[in-house]
Amino acid sequence: MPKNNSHKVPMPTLERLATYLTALVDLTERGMATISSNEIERLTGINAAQFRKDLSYFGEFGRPGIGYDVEELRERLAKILKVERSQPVLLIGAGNLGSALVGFPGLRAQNFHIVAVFDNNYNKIGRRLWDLEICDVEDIPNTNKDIQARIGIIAVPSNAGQDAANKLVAAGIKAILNFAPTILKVPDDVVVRNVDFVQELAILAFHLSEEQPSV
Amino acid sequence: MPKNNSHKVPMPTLERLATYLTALVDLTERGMATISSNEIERLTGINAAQFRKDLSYFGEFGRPGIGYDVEELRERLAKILKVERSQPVLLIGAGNLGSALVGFPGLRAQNFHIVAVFDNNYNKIGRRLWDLEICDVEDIPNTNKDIQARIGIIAVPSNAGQDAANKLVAAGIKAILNFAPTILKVPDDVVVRNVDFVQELAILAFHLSEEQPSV
DNA sequence: TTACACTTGTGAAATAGCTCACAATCTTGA
DNA sequence: TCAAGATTGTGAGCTATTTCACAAGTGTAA
Repeated sequence: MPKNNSHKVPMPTLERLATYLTALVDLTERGMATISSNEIERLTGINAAQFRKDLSYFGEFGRPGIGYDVEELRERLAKILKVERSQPVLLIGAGNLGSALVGFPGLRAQNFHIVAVFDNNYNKIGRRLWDLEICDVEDIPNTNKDIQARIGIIAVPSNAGQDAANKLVAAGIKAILNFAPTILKVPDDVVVRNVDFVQELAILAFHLSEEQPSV
Repeated sequence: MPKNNSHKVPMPTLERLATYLTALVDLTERGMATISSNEIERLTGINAAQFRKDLSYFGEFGRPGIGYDVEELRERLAKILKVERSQPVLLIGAGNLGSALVGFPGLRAQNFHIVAVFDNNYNKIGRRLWDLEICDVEDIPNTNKDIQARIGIIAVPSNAGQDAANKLVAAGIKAILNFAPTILKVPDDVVVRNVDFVQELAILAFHLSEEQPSV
């Protein structure tokens, strides 16, 4: 009975957990009270046994013959993923992408709050991005002494990515969401996830049949 | 000797291929002529044997004792991922994220060209997003008769995601990059990749130690 | 010419992840 | 109270992916 051992949970399981949570939030809004693993499969495309196995890493959640209480499962998953409480997030890069992220309604809805924005461009520092003042990247460690954020987002051009990562790490950030198309070198106790639009498109392009290009 | 069999290539291999390509573009710019699988490991964090095995799905690329010709490998990977020629891309959603995507320099650099933007908001239709005119989503099939794009990007709120997907499919799109936090139902011959910022942050949050929240 | 250091490509072994299938549990209704 | 039907949690088997380890190819320097 492996209850919580954070480090033995397979990454694919973790990624699906986030998917289940998304689905459950949706179900809550639609007022559904209970759900079976089979319905989860229909909804998410993820195999019902897989769903049950994924949950089993963290304990027992359902009742045989009945299914899962939507509200309870949502809460427990939120707790496992640590999104049940507000998480402060630091953002580096006040460009188009950074702007889109600050304005993204989904983040707030799921308890992630971008509380500070930084840039290294002196034309931007001091200006506002939505309701936040853009600060100098050099101020990151200082600012984070108060905020104590542990999550950072890098939304800068690739050549500035590593530098941004270094500054975040120096400020005590332990988890980085990286949009810069660069492989970041960080200490072992810092987790990085990369999101690369171009790579995603390339993978999609691979699946296209040969034939005509265009443009 | 499985040369090209597109359908037997494991997805993880494909994802790494895109990573290698990113690294090689970088190496080309830095003027490096050849590289060994060990150096690839140092650069990307991906195991050297893994790199060689990944390539082996597509043929032979290196020379024993020497390594790989950076320029040649880059070209061949680009060809495999079908990014060696310009790809037209349709975008649905002219919000903040859509705007960031159109303005994203990396796309153009890797031969992906957003050639048309659509929205269902009548306040936006007819306006401009960068150098593109925002069109009515209803015009997608018609517009794509000329363009013949096969890749589409969905950057709309979650409740509009499935609708956008349906329209893209109706217009002949075969590959979709989906930023809406919804599970899309599409025909078997259409490939979807989901990018969900909130899920990524949730996965990061999971890895944080317990302790204080904030905000 | 030979020995040495390096590096690829790839079967085979090891690891990781997924799915099946079923005992155990629970509800409902007669 | 009992039988039928639904559904969970999980060991066991299966499939997929990663890593190992080595024969074979290549360049360098004596």
